[in-house]
Amino acid sequence: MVQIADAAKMSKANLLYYFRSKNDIYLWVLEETLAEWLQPLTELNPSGDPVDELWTYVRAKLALSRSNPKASRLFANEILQGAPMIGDFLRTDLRHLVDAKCEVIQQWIDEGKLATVSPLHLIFFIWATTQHYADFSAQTECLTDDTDTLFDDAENTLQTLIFKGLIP
Amino acid sequence: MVQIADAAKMSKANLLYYFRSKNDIYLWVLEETLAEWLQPLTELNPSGDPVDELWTYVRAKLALSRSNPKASRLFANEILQGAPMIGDFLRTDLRHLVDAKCEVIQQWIDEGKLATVSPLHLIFFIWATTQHYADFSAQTECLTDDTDTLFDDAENTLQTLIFKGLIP
DNA sequence: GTATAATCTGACCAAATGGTCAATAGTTAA
DNA sequence: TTAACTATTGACCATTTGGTCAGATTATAC
Repeated sequence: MVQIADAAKMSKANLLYYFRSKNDIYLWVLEETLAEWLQPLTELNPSGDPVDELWTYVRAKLALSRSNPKASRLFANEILQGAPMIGDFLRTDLRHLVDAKCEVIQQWIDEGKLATVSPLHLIFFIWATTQHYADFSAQTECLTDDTDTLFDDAENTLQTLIFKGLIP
Repeated sequence: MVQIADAAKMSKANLLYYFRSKNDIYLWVLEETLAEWLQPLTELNPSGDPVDELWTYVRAKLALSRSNPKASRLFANEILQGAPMIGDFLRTDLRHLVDAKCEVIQQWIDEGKLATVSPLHLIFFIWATTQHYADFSAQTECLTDDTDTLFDDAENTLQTLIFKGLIP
């Protein structure tokens, strides 16, 4: 709390005047982050081209991981601890959003525009791979020399894997 | 410390007789976990069939995430916090292992047995997707109804994505 | 049996931490 | 000017927590 107050250039007591508790601050930041984080998924357009739409989504998520890794890690930490604060949100709001987008993807599959996969796991797949570069940056930075091409290489590899697959 | 001591059916003071500090316990568990966690990667066989080898690896990692999610989360948490304890290990031992396995994969690519991708990012890709089901289980469980087919569905979707890609 | 070493514990301590509160300073409206 | 409300702070508090220590208990060696 002292560190937060210092960063906000006020006393700890004054910080507690604006926020009832430390947990309130955490919740406020978490919720502030969450909206931004899920924005790209809401923009998945059912009437667009499936491959374009999904690729745009992947790129948007990857860009977010690059520009705002701390937000990604905050969210990752909350989930890692068992989502004690946003369990309800996951079960209701996020669930509805994901269900809706799964239906969109399933329709694309039914129309023969995508290979037969589980839409839900496809989403998990995209989340996992894109957020990996933010959440595990401490690891990825230990295993690469040129960090400036890291995200470009990731993007290229992701494109090949998701759409074409490894078999040549 | 009291909770750990209780779980070990001894007093807190006695626990500190065997471990000098709380951090020592953490380090011991972390190192104990790490070896098991990296075992599958060491088994990637250069003279085997590339697709078989990679698929075996993916399945092994997925099985670990299923059987030992807590170990995965312990490791994930360490990395998420910036790898304060195992930074050196990542930069030396893990780096050597990953470099070696990247060379193996690169050779497979050069021989035309795999599509052209960045070997390093392919590994990141596999790590991210397989560990996702352990690290973010609080989230995945909120978004699925039948948790018993979860890992089978994940495996099938992973197989399609990694090897065949989304374009039908 | 006894001395020595290993194991175990309750009591205690210092530091850190989230939070309260009375009092002060600053702002706004009549 | 003054009354009332908002903003700010230092001092203080209760609790938690990792860790120490002297002494008790148990096992081992001779």
